[in-house]
Amino acid sequence: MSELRLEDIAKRAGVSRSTVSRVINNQPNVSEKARQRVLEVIKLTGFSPNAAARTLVSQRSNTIGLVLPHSVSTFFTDPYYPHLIKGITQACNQYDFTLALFVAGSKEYQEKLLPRLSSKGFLDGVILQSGHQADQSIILELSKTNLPMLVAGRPLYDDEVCFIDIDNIAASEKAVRHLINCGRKKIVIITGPLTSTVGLDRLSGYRNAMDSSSLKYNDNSIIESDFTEQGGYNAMQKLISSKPDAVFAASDMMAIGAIRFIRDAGLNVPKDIAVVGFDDLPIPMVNELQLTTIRQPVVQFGFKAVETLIELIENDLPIIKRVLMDTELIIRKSCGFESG
Amino acid sequence: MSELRLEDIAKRAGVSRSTVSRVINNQPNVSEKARQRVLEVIKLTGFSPNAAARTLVSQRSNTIGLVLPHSVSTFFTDPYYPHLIKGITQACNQYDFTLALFVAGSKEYQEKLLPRLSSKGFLDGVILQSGHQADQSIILELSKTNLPMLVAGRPLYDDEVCFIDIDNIAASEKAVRHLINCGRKKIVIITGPLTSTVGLDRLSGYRNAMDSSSLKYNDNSIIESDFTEQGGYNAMQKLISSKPDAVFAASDMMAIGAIRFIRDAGLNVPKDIAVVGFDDLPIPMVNELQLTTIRQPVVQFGFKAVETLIELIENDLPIIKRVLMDTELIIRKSCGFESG
DNA sequence: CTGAAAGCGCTTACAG
DNA sequence: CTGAAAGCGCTTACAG
Repeated sequence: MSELRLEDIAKRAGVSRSTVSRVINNQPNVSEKARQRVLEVIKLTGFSPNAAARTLVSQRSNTIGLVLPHSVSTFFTDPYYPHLIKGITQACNQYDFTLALFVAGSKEYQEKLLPRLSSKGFLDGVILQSGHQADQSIILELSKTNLPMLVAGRPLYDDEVCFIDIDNIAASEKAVRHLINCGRKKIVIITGPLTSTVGLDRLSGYRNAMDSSSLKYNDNSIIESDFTEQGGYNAMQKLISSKPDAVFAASDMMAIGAIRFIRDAGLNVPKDIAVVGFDDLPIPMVNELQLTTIRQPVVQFGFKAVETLIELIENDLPIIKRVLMDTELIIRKSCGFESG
Repeated sequence: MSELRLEDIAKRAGVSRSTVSRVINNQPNVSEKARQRVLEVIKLTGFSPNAAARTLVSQRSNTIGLVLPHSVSTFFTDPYYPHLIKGITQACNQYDFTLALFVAGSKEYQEKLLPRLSSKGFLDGVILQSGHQADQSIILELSKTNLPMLVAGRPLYDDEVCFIDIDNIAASEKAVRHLINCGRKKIVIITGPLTSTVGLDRLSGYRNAMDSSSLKYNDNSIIESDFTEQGGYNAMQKLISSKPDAVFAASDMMAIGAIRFIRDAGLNVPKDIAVVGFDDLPIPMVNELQLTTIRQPVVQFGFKAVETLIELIENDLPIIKRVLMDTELIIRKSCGFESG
């Protein structure tokens, strides 16, 4: 049934292979009569052209890869990734691309992936989720293959690579400024891992906001953690001795943990300590706690990533693209300040 | 750099294209000397063969598709899917396949997907996540293309299709039997949507267990819900009037909701009402609540799905495959009965 | 507007 | 064990 080739369609429509090909590819220079006849036969037979043959001759597969390197250990628990994939697949649908997904569960698997990723005639380009220093080597290896590549999440060394990220620095500044506007003075921060740019950039934003308001902070105001709830709890435990009146947690999960500790310590949010988180993914607890937070446009981020990658693919000469996306401060009640 | 072809390698190694091809494909009938020379040149040049050309001639792409039809609306919130994907990608890595992911966010997108899915020379086979009656049409359409297809989740009409599922009936029986063994007599159930086989099969298991112990139940013992926390809460509210001493919720999220209502009603779990859930995915609340539940082997399920699909692909004549996987009862404290 | 022919980069009988 | 040649199913100059 589907073992038809272009040639068979041509015969049945009484035209040449070339004409059928032109019709399929929506090219001009086909008479309306011929076009109709071909279209009819195609509908009748359910013909669809062989993808491999098209790829071979056109040098385009219309397939892009999403690579989650082994540094992404939270793929299975973090709702971030499904939302990212949602945006990516939406864009793929819209632009008629297919998504190939590569999840490197371990360093060994990651090694095995490389040849597949870089073999010609398979992917038109690749989105590499990154931001962690451990990804430096795979970024380098992929760069060498000349495969168009967009890194999602600013890489640690971003000299020659194209990347897309949210503006983490501006976002964190916004979060901390909000605490300052609420009248808080002793503001501390729970950061993500400082081996990643997400961790580093959100800390930079905190510093910027504090500095520009001439507020004091020191080493005891900054605790590095790991984006988990328990990590937030533990970090808050360390921070409490400096008697803060506000805490900025670089993720909602850590904010939730921090709040849990604050309550365990017999203190009140927001009265004693105001809290701002980061992410605003649909974690049930976030809503319950009425957490003020920074909303990441995750779905739009995925969508934009695909659009940017397509630009890279369609530009013949390599170009350097950097995209930073804006975030939004979502004011709830954890700073004692409701949205008006 | 990577614009090399087989022919270039052949020239540099002083052999023919055929020999290089044999070396790359690990075929016999190559002298050790020739093999070494070719391998050396390949390593030196970083050559990797063009995937499209290989696919065209071998009629195998080593790519499989995972299709999440639009009936899967919980992709972005349910941790089930990342775990499923974990298992699938692990198997893909092991068997040297690539995963193409198709998420049909809407019915319209799903329509657009079909030609891509069924176009020759692209996918060797497809795993279709299903179990919902709305998927009947896409199952049918894909069946017609002769593309090897495995449905993950028993489809409503399973006559001619290959599928893999967990043994939902046996699992639910096991869950309800446990409640019976704990001495409970008035056992009620919160089911999933009865438009899906997951919903139906887990209800069947409940009935089997109740019947074989000659326990009574009626229409008021069975409330259909939607797998969400709030749905579980609402369902429990309706069930409470029949004064149950135990409830089997067909998902952990619903069990969590049910427990919330039970507590709001001033009752105690497990003293007044014992609770068993279903899934045992790493939802933080499950642990906190010490919920007794059925553990689905989600990762292994994904892995096995790929292995089964590969069998289908490699069998020349179509075969009907049905795989049912076992589950495990995880005894915690929500039935007042700790594991020994 | 149309078709014959070359070619994309491989694999695989086939003959030696 | 080895290589020349055909062919996988398309697209795309090219000539008309």
